[in-house]
Amino acid sequence: MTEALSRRERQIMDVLHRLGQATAADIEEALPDAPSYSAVRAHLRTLEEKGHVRHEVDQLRYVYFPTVNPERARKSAVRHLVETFFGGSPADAVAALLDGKSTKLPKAELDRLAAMIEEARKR
Amino acid sequence: MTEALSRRERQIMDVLHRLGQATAADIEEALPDAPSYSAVRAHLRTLEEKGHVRHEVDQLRYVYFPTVNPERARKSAVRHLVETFFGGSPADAVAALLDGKSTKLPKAELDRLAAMIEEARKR
DNA sequence: GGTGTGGTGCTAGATTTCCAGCAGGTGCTA
DNA sequence: TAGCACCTGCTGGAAATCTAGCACCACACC
Repeated sequence: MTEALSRRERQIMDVLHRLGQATAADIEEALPDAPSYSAVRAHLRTLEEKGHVRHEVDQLRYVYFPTVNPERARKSAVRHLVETFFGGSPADAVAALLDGKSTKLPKAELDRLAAMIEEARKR
Repeated sequence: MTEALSRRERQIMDVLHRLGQATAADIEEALPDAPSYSAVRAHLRTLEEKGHVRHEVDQLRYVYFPTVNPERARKSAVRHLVETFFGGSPADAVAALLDGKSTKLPKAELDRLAAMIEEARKR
């Protein structure tokens, strides 16, 4: 499970995680500084070779998916973030999340979070 | 402010963010699949050229720092994570953070988080 | 049939990344 | 002074990334 993704490959995987699934065209469109369409396809092919991606055929087109399940991918990404930016402290990360001034969480979400904290206390 | 970092450059920046500051030797040691010392130095030089890194001289050695302040870097990283793995929902991200079975948060931390949530309600 | 649209596979080659090693400088110690 | 340890600057070139474009196929429409 190598972290050996190139810049472009990393970007493509991000798009894929964000969208859940995507065609080569979708990805090209979503990419920050769009390269050529065939460049994207080439990358997808190598990503598939490396095992990071799989495809299904949907009316003559390929639709691509990340191979790792989303849950797992999220966990891993979160762990990496906490480790490199918050000194391994999940609480600090949560703090940053809540702090963002732009993030006006609706009341319902706050309730949900409070409940989760209560839940965490019990363990 | 390009996201155009190569794989190695990204890795080096991660180490730098994690440690706050580091010498070339520190970085070499911390790198997943360590290349040579001079390779690391070469990368640091290009990173400095690109403006992602600066150095100070400390008793004949260079000590490197990220140029963006930590606060800002954290914010940006968190935003990216939430965007690509949690559909833009900070609450979901917090949920994942609290959920990690390995993360046994001490009571004090939980209190702190609860307080932050209360704080968020008031806005 | 002919033509246009929109897919896939593939490949050669430019470009970038990545690296090891050399030259040279500084400080320390014998 | 000589030798050692450790640092920086720089370079050539291997290795990998990244790309455009060609050939080909399937379908829809005129």
